[in-house]
Amino acid sequence: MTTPQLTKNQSLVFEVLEKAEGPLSAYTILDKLRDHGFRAPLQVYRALEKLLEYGVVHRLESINSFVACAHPGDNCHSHGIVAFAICESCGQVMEFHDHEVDHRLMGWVRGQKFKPEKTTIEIRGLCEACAA
Amino acid sequence: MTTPQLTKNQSLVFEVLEKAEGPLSAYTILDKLRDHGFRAPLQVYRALEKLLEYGVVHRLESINSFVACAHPGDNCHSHGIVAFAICESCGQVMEFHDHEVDHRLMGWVRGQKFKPEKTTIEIRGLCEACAA
DNA sequence: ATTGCAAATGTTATGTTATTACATCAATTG
DNA sequence: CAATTGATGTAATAACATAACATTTGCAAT
Ligand SMILES: [Zn+2]
Ligand SMILES: [Zn+2]
Ligand SMILES: [Zn+2]
Ligand SMILES: [Zn+2]
Repeated sequence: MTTPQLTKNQSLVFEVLEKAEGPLSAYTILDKLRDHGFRAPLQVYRALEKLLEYGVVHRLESINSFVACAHPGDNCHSHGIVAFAICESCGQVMEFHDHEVDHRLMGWVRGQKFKPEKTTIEIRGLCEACAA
Repeated sequence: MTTPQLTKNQSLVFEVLEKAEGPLSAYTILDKLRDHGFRAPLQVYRALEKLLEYGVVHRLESINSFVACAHPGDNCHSHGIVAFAICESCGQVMEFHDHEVDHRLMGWVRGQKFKPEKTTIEIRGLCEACAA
């Protein structure tokens, strides 16, 4: 998917996520944008909806948070499942993908005649710095 | 982990999940147990916490719901990461394991010196019946 | 049996995440 | 201009989860 020009609200939300060191909840984003006129959750959720659609932001289901894509410019997401390693101590997120994992998972579901739409892989744990 | 004797509330919550055809939210469980004296969300969440710990129930992060383990008697924790295929139409859940997927994911995070604690793999889509 | 403790439970309130409903505004187009 | 479409603003509410505190229950040590 090619990313169209972002609207004002979309740009504001995206910039907050880009500058952040880790994933943010929608309400945290809202708080950071109050100075820019944001008043209600929906302003954030609507922007996020589009940013997710464009593939420039990911939602981390296991922690109800959002993060800017770590591979800007790539369109690798259209070819495979994205996986995340999330540090539960410092919040750092590593994003990666593995075609063999994709292949195994998609092979299994195809064998069940299941039609996959969206796959979540999230590994919570401790990053190198925090585990030390 | 060996499952100890369930308490009254734990048994009630587990029975509701076992009888259900698909995953249930905590509040749906609460509603189903009002006749048995349940009055507050915490009664459900506390029971779920233990059932998750014992491995007899799984939490589906992407849909904020809970489901009884599909492999009773097995110890899900001993055979690696559990993956789920969740039908977004009828709610049916298929639970499976794939050692190759485990191996690839754990190999990757080990290479990053990341210490994994809990991994979520959830594939949303349409089951065979609903895709037809 | 009584005391003391840990686990489970009950209850109220609150915190957090996400959506519905409806109004308004701005850009495009025929 | 009128109609359409997409974006935005605002208020209210729904859905999910936990905090804080009191009480009860089961059980072991004395
Ligand atoms: Zn990405
Ligand atoms: Zn860390
Ligand atoms: Zn299981
Ligand atoms: Zn189905």
